[in-house]
Amino acid sequence: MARPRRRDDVLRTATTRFYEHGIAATGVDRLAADAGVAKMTLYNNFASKDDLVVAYLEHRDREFFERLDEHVADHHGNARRRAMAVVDVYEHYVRQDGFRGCAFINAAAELPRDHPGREVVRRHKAAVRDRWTDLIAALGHDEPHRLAHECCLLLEGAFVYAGLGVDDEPLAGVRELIHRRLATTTDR
Amino acid sequence: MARPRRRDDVLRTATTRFYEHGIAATGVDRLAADAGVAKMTLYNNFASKDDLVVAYLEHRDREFFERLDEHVADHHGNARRRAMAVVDVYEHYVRQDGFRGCAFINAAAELPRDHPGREVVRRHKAAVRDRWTDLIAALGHDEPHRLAHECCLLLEGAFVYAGLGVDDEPLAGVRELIHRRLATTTDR
DNA sequence: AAGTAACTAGACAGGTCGGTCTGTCTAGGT
DNA sequence: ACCTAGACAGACCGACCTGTCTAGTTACTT
Repeated sequence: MARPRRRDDVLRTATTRFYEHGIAATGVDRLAADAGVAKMTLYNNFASKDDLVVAYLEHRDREFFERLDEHVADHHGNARRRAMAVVDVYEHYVRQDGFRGCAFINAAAELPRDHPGREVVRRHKAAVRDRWTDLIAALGHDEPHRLAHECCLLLEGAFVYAGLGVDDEPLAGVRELIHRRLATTTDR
Repeated sequence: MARPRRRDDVLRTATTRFYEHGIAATGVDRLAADAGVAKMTLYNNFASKDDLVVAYLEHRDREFFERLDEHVADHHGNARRRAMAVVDVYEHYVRQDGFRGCAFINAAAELPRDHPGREVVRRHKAAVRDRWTDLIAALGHDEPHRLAHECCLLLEGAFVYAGLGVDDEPLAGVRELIHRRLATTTDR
């Protein structure tokens, strides 16, 4: 039996529209229409718009880490190159047409403080940092947590600047910066 | 003659409400009511809500740099300490009750790509980096642009993480990181 | 071929949105 | 004492919002 096709249609459409136009600016009527689905089908698959927002963020989170896993697998044997895979993935998103900054940060900016989606965002960013830590630990650094934190900040900062369009070649500088940082075994 | 008082009331109220609840989530009716002002007074002072949004962002930009100037002035004579004033100001915002991340990034996340407010945000972040560059150049570094860029990324990344509430003591790490970075005269 | 579960379009309710308009009131300047 | 600019409250507009409901249709399973 096929996966629930309509649900995927809705989720896929939400993924692009929520990102491109923002969550609040995307009404469920238009969303359903764009997905080629009746509004009731949307509400049969998701309890509410808020519920759909959470599903959207979880979907993006899954997609991100799948992509990261692929990039990491592409370079097995080369630990430093594997660590740089995180930068690769961020760069992939920056290069997308209609790039508008980090989907998670943008969502968090729109959601009220008690919205369950914010927790998804929080967990995602924490997971990214954990992944950095693992990859850096594999490099044999003495303080992987600390270095991972630093890489996170650099990359996240560059992602934000890229989203605002402050720079022309946004991630080039940070790639070099992180690459050099990973080479230094002493971290002071 | 007094400054246009009502206009300031509106702008001040917008500054808190737009930040705390988001721009889209703040209706003009409620905004006017909170400011203790008739809706028509709001529209007599601002052409549209979009216009008010731009004024809001410019107001925050002004406020930010005024605060920065004060902090810089507090440490005249000590160039490194002056540079760290940027971190001081960011920390001031992080410590505020109801801190919800960078007002400019949050606004940009909500605004459509062609909204004039986005340009204000872009200019603000570019101005912050320029200020970093000046402060670092005063330290006698050989490549102030490059180091300023790095400090920007670190601080901006930390600001984002702080806004999401990933860490408990969000800016402590980055302060030490930047402080140490500014000590190194060679920047490789 | 029959049954059933999922889908469809569209109306509907109750609210909020940005923005306009009217008519009244009040404070200051002359 | 009069005039005027600006602020007032509140009705009003059309558009859009989330979410519900109904009634008819499609498509798969047995």
